[in-house]
Amino acid sequence: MDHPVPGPVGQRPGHPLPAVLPHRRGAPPRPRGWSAGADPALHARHDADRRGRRPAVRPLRATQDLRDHLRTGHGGGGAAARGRAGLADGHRRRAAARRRLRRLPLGRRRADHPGASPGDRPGQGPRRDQHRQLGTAGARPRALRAARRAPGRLSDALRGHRRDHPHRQRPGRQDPFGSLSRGPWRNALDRRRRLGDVTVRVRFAPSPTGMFHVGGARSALQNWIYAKQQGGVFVLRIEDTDAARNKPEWTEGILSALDWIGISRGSYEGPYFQSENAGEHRAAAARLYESGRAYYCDCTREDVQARTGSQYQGYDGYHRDLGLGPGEGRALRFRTPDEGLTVVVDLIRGEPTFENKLIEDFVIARGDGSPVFLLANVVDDMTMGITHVIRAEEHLPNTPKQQLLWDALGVKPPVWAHVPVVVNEKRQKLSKRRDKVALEAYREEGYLSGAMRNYLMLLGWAPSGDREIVPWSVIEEEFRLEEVNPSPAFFDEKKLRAFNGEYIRALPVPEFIDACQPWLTGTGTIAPPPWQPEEYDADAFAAVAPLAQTRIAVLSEIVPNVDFLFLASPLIDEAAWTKTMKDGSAELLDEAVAAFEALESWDAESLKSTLEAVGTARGLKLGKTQAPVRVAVTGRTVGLPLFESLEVLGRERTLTRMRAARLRLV
RNA sequence: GCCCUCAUCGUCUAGCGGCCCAGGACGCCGCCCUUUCAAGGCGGUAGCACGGGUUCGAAUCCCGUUGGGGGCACCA
Repeated sequence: MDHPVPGPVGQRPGHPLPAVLPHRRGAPPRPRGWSAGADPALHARHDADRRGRRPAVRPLRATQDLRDHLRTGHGGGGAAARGRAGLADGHRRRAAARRRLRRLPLGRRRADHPGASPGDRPGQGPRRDQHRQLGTAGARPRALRAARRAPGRLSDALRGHRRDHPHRQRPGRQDPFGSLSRGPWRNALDRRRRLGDVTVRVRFAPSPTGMFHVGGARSALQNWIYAKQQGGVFVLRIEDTDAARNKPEWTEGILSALDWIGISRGSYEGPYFQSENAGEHRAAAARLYESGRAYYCDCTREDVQARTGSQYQGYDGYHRDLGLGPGEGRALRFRTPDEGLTVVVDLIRGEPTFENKLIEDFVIARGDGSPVFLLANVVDDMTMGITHVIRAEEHLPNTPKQQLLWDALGVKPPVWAHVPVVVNEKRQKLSKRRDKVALEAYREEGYLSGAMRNYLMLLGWAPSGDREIVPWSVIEEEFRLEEVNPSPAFFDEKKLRAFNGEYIRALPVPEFIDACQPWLTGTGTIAPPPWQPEEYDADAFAAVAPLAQTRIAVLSEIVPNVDFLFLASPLIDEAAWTKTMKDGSAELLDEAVAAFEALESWDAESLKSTLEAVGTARGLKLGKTQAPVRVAVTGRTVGLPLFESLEVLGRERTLTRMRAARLRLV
């Protein structure tokens, strides 16, 4: 039977991909649990569904549905609906993959697109016969564009491309991990290799900056799922080489943030620390120098700018052949190729291509000998046997440089996947200076981790069927890295809130009560509530919890909903007071107090009918009648259902508050 | 300025070249339910950036334009 997971995954790291991406050509890996084409009846039903434009899975509405859904992975539609959804999904996804494949350059697109027809104005793409004349049939458009910019260099560029294509080069050494694997991780890797257990290895490599970015959480989740799907390993590496950003508690913050979103300690390899591998970084730099791939340069930034005349012009290679030796204040620069193209094989973006001659001779070690990020990052990935680098798009421009380093160090580069950045409402990359990006901030506000991770994964991707709120197991099963939308996604807190509300409502009441505890008791880093700890009454809260559950979207909102129960006297909202306490309110309160005093049974139903009668006598509907009572007792115009609240509050406290309000109205 | 990259409702997305005068979700608006507010139910608003080309047929394929994003350190 043909295995549904084709392509490079599961192959030797270091040789993760042939020159093309076969896994893009065929069907993407299918979710477990069903096989395509197994049941013709399903196909037929599926087709009928599509014609009828009925959603394969009906949208979730009722909370019970959602509960079922979160628990079992499918809503009220039942197993058949799920089967259909899965199948429809398979069709769509394969189609999407095919289309994306067609979008890919390098002669793997449809061979017959003419691109232009006779009589078109100049400047349009060459036709096939023109391609032939140029000797570039099937050539990559990027190369063509480059050729247009530099006429006469097209064939050179293409030759260079072939020769320099990273996946055409033979590895310099047998050891797929390179000779640099001597760090603290050597033994584990050795064992893996001996056992033939060489799997996908991904890594998440945050630098400890004091707060954990929601975009980072997304990348971590994507890495994590990818590793899990491929039977691979997720490695955590703390990039702590910048002394200014290095405090032990910040590392702890990363670990607990990961834990919170479901990447629990012990379920991954690490954490490793970049600083532990400093020796390897230096060794790699030395090797690069000794092999002639890098050279020393003693010019300052000012020197570079003075020579090129622009802050954006890269270093011009002035010291390339000056033969400077190592020395204090001399930076080590990598000698980049003068010609050819560097092609980055990227699971999400195809094959971004860079002209080598435009890549400056970048610094790989500082004047004091310490290696810079570009090198350290590459050496760490090499040492740790990373096969797939899944990271944010902002690193894409670094990638050709890093790939050149992999090549120069004699190791096959990993497969890359550059996930789009997360942006704010102005479509700028989320920044900790102007945007709310700390995962911890959301956690403290009362976002549930389930809602957060569900939402995060929906940025740039969607599960099958017309549904968005799905159990994590469905995301783990259906998520496909290759399907992530390559354009930036807006982090919409409103939508996150809506998700969170759904998750809160789906909680069984006891769990909801538990989840609220930090805000009710002020534990941990959560701000303490306005009442004293001894004033809190767990039974009273439990009685109103179900009523509060449908009224809050984030857990911190529980506090203003129930504070009247625990405070000695309610916090009166003055705007609410003036709006509600109009003519007649005093009399109404008098009558209500009298009626409540006479009540035999202090329960919601009696309270309601009693007050209703008071209002009716004055020609008022219940909505109007209850308002002054509500403000008197809770201090607000809106809140939990009144009579249930009064029942839980108790006769004494209710009447005291009503009398106090009455006095104020005199 | 240079390099790379992206493009379906305001937002996140669905989308086999014909099932699409484009589906879902969030938001917004209206109605119903209702002791306030929610929740829930029903309905509505709103989009294929533009120009060419290929095709009997284009949201979908090709080229271009425009617009957006990212990056251009002896930071990570």
